Amino acid sequence: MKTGAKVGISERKAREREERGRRIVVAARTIAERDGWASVTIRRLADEIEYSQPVLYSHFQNRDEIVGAVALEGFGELAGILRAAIRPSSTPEEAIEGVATAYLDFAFARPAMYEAMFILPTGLRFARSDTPTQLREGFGAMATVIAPFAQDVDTATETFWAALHGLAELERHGRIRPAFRSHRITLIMQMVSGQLQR
Amino acid sequence: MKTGAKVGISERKAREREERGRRIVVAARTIAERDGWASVTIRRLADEIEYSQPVLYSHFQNRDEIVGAVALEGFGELAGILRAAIRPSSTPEEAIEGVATAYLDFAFARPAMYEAMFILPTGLRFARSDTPTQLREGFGAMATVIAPFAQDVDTATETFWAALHGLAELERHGRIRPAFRSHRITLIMQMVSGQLQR
DNA sequence: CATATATTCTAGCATTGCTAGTTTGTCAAT
DNA sequence: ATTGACAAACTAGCAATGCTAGAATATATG
Repeated sequence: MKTGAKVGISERKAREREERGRRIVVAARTIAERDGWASVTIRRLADEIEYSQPVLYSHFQNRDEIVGAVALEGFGELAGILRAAIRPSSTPEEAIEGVATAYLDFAFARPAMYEAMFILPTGLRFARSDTPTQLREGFGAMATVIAPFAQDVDTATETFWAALHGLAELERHGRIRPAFRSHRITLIMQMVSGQLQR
Repeated sequence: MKTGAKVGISERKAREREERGRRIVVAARTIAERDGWASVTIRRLADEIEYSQPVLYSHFQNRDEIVGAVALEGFGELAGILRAAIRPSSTPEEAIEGVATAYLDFAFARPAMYEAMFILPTGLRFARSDTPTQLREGFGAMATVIAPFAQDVDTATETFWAALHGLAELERHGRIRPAFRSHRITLIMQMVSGQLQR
């Protein structure tokens, strides 16, 4: 019978299948970070995992879902980085600056990953009941450092996040001067903390 | 000879050619705003202007340049909208809020245009000697309302712009709550003007 | 009229995401 | 061992894309 004495076999198969899915995501990420997302084609991924193309579609509905899987990893890593940037010894102002700097460092150190997370179509669903925790944790880290300065923490965090995202995107596209990045961070920190000098 | 008595002919031809180029850009914009940029294909544009596909490549090097031409129009329009948002009777604080609101209204009313201006590859060159004026004027309008509150106007304007761009993008991607848009604008206005209540 | 020069078109290449339909492998029941 | 049913994977191909070489056509020049 199908689920008979040798249950271990189907479990092993499930593991191997899971492992193959992982290899697809790893390959997608690797290629994207080295050659850009345009080079992440189904054919190239199929070559990489040494299976034919249709196999990929038994793991993901379409290419966008593969990008989404990489993006999800990214959100998890970003959350960790932002949390780590909050030193217990730092003042509230320093905490803001630290998180802002860490956020932008992430964006510029991993442009392909950032692109998957915020630019490319991924099919990821935000602000839903089934939203993965990775998508919430980064927001939580930012909220932590914003809270001391805000009445409406959620709205203030959204605004802080938007400012960081805008800085990342405009600089990535060469619209603002890279040399003044730290000045802009300082400005945001002063504005949020209400210590703006003029 | 080539430039003989009938100079008018070649001038008429140049005009017609110019006109044909315009029609390409208009068609691209129209299709993009109705069906999205993915529907703006060379074949569809060729159909629209009733010429064969290779003709497009005598006007633009590639598809990206067509997107760029549309984006350039968009920068001109955005600049006008931002300037118009600065009412002479308004206080400096109101001016900031007005420009911010106008910016986001533009982004949400013309998503395809905004995408061409800020997301898609266009080949447009910023911060160069040959940078078209359209690309500078929008920045200028923002700088006008930021100047009363800033020491380093350029850096402060870059930061303000980044905040607006981030708000537009995160909301467009469903990452932040649309219902709180005006709250976030108020927050930015208060932060920039140093009137943050906490 | 003949010839050179632009202009425009036809036809096609290479690449993409995706899928239908077939082949191959697996495993329980005979 | 053989068979038959089911699952897994592959081959082959479709339709669409950006772009281009080379042929055909129109236009201007001698």
